[in-house]
Amino acid sequence: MKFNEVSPQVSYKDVESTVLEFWKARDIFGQTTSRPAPSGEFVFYEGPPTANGQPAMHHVLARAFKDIFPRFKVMKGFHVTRKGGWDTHGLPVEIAVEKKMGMKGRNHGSSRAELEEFNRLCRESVFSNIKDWNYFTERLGMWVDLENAYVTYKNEYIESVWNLLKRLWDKGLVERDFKVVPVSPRIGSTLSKAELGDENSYQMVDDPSVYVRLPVKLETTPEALKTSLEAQGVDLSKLEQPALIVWTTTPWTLPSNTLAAVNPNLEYALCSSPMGHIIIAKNAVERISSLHKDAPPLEVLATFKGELMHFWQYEQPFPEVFAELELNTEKFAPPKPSAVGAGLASPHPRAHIVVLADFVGDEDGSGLAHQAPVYGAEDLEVGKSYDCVLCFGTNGNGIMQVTDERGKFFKDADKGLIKTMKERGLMYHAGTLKHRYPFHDRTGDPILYFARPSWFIRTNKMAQRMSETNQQINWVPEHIKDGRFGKWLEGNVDWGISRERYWGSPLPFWVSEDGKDYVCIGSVKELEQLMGKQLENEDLHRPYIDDATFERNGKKYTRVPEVLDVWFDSGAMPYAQWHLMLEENGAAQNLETFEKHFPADYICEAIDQTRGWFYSLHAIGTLLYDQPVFKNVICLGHLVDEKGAKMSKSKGNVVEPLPAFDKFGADSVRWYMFTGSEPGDTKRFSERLIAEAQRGFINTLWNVYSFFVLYANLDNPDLNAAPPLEQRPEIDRWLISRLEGLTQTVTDALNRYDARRGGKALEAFVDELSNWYVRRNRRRFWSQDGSVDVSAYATLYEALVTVTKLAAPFTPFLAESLYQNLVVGLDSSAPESVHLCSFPEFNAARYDQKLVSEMQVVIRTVDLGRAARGQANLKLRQPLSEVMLRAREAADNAALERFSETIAEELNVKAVKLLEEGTTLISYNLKPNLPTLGRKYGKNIPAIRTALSEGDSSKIVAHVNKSENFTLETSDGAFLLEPADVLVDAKSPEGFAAVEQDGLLVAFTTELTKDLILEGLARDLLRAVQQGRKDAGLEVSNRIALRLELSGDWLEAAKAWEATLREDTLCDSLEYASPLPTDFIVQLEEGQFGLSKVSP
RNA sequence: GGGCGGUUAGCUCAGCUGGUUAGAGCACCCCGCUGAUAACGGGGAGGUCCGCGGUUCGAGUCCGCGAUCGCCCA
Repeated sequence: MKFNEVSPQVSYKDVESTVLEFWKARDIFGQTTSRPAPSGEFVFYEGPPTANGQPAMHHVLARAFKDIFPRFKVMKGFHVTRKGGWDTHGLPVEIAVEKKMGMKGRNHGSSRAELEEFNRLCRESVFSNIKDWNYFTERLGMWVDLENAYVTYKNEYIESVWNLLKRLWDKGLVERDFKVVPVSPRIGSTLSKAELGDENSYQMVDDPSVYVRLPVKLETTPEALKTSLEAQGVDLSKLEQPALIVWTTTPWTLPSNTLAAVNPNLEYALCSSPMGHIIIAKNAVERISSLHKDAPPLEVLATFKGELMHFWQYEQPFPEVFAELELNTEKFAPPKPSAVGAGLASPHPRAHIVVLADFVGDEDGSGLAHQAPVYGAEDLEVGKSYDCVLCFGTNGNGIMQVTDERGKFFKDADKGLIKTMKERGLMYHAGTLKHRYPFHDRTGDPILYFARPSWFIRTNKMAQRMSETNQQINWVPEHIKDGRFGKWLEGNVDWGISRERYWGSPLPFWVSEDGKDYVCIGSVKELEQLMGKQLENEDLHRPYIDDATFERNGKKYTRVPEVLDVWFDSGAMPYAQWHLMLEENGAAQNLETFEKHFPADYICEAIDQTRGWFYSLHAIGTLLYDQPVFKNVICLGHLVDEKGAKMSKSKGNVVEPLPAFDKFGADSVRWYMFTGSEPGDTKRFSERLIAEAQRGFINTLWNVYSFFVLYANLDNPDLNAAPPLEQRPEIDRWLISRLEGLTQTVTDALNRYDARRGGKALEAFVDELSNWYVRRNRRRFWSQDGSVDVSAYATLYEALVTVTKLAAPFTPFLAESLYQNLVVGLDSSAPESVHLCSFPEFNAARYDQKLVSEMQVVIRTVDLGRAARGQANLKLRQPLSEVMLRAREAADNAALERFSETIAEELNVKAVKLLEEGTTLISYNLKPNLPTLGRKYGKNIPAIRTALSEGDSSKIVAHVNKSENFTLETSDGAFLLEPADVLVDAKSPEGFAAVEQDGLLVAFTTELTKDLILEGLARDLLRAVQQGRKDAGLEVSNRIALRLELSGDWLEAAKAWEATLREDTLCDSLEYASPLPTDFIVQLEEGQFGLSKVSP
């Protein structure tokens, strides 16, 4: 049986395309899912990418990691459903369409026809690059079922999403509430972050900077504050009515003022000022004093913590507003359970009180923050937590609805309002301030932050539980669990799920015509029952779904206009990918399939998904199922360029995936992704690094493989006839032991989702396989006179096949290619693909750990020996008479003794001698063993160190060798030491070429005899002839004729070593003559030779 | 402004619970080895382990402050 020939020069691109064809032709992927799976189901979820962009290098990273663990699990006997998925809704799609069609800035909802057209374009554009994605995914070697991928815009998917929302609704977790969003006032529409995000939208402007007096109601002064003031000698009742000073740059929001916020932990001060008694932050006293330059500085009467002012009431600056808007502050309401104020004082007025907020600072302004909850996100949070009255001083287009400024644009109202306040004596100081403010680039209008009705999922109710279920998740890297993700959960706010957009899952909420009643629809069937007829259009998207109306209790219901946050779409995939439908009456669709695939064992995305997909999965799962949705998650770092800058097309620093696959092979790119750095780290990436990754593992493995095939085809060994392992040479048993250790390491690493450790172990093994085992045993693969060393072939064969299987999840193409040639070609009953094989199992009976560690010492000794020769300029081809060795540990010395023959060959010496104690050559360096000694004698380490290095070493060594405790005299006194407290290292003897490292000493005798010199020359000659063969382009099996024209020592050396020369160079005839006429002539330092081919 | 992570040789990265002289690969120079190798081995040069302070007999490692880069949130 011969193997297919393997060239050491290989095109990985060709190898991979052959493998791809094979996989396709034999449906190997399909076979991995259709065959029995004794280990059960391993659940993987595909986090859906959007297919409207081009696949890029960071997708390679994610997809490589998504692929490796399912492949591993399949080989471990699991069944893995790898359902693909596509994220198809949302703003990125809308923006891409706007850009492409030149529709930027149009109101796509202005008419039914316009919306219909826009959403049609969105739907079309979603898969504009699907072919590129499919091709890219295939080339990368990621196995995923794209034909049956879930698609978030499909009706079944949307229906499942409705069903989930209904279940949340039924649990009372869906509510309509206000949310502050940026609005472009003239067109009155919400702006997305993307529309607001760029720096150009901010401009430097002069805005008012006003300090407003809010006189407090003395009769409502909190008791604790009173007490504190009295202790400082201040009787409030005898003072003129003091005022809180609040600062704002938006006077137009003052009519909507409902609260004044202070920081509970900051110090505040009661001061006398030119405008009566005022309360400001203590740290603001100087700043506020300087506002009135001519007046005397403020005088501090008393100071107190902000928290003492909690619930203090003050007078509304524009009392007429509440009347105009028919708002009532006299109604008292108990704070919500979640409110900051809960438990402190209840009930409390719903407006015009002092509230506590940690975000209030004293670095600028007065240290008290004016709160107009409908005009600021933070203000609204505070307002909500105190169940504060909402006061809309403007409408959604920024037109004032109250005060004398009624009808004015909000920014134009400032002046009049300031004037009014001055007249009312409420203006402490009015100035201006230069600062940045965002403007809408299309209309040029200032942005209005405005509270609009929105839909929320009350995740905050379940925040504690989400943190608990998070503890059950294995995060890679670990710090995400309690770091980025854990902190995010701690700061959880309710999830706003509605978007005033067009292309998205429509919210399944219908509102009655009087606006008082809302209905959540959980399925199409339910909707149709309410309508009493079928939906006219199959498409559940806008605008068609907006046609669906029904009557109930005499009222007409229409759908709310908003669409759903796309993160809910993606977080719904565990359920919606199977079109899971649960109904109140217990009816269910696709429940079994869902349950088989819930929760996920493994998911993987980049770190930006902590707030995205990871969160949406986790939130929905915890709310509905009270458990984590994924058990293991790899959170990948981002790819940046070599300088650490983001990759972007405009910078031209993008490395495209497909050209890289062509140049290096997808396996090389994968290998880099797995082993180049920790998965969670940011990766500085370049083509150069792929090349490096390729050289380190893939090329080396390929070369060993091609070496094996080359000689196996020449020798045709019968691998089945190999002697049992225990009868093979020690080095073979070493390699197999090493292989067992590798199997254990790789398996363990992959079980822990640590691709890098597994890959590095493979890399180290292949390096030793090539540069130790094969190099040491090369001669065993050159059959001499028909005898074939089957042990060597069988051992190397097993190593290659096992490595192939271990590497299969990492480099699926390379592994398949080797497997087909090495295994399937030999054994037709073998599984037809490496990916259908079982992952190698660790076999303890074949693992000789002692042998492995002994060989490690030998390899280290050889490395050190070469270093010693290098330093002494003694080239390796020159034989030396003797090397002397000495290790720190007895076991190591035994290993050196046992493998002395190997060491002699490697270091080209005639003899290896272990330095025994008592020889004149040996003396010692003594060092403290810090890990043991430091714990015992900490402070005295320096004295002990000195005593050891300066004392009588032979005495101490004698104690150590006898394993007895002894007393060491030092300048700090005497200490009792144990043998393990001292490190005994041999010193390099004088006059030898020696190197010592970590207690291992290697020393060469450097004297040369005539015989040694001749042997060195003979090896030079031999080497020159071999190089000549290669340069002449001969095959390794070609036989040659040699003509040597030499003199002096060279001639003598050639004659002395003629037999070896003939044998090793496959030389049939050797003459001492002038080289011509021969095929190929080589010049030496002294003399020359010629060689010619005599047989094929 | 807040949170999380990073910063170690020219480049990409290791350095476990503090411990002996801080490592690897690539790149450069020199030398060596080679019947598979696009390889391989050794040496040289290259390090204020981001900075400052602290804890300790001892800090790349632990603590504090700061710088800087990335990501996320506001």
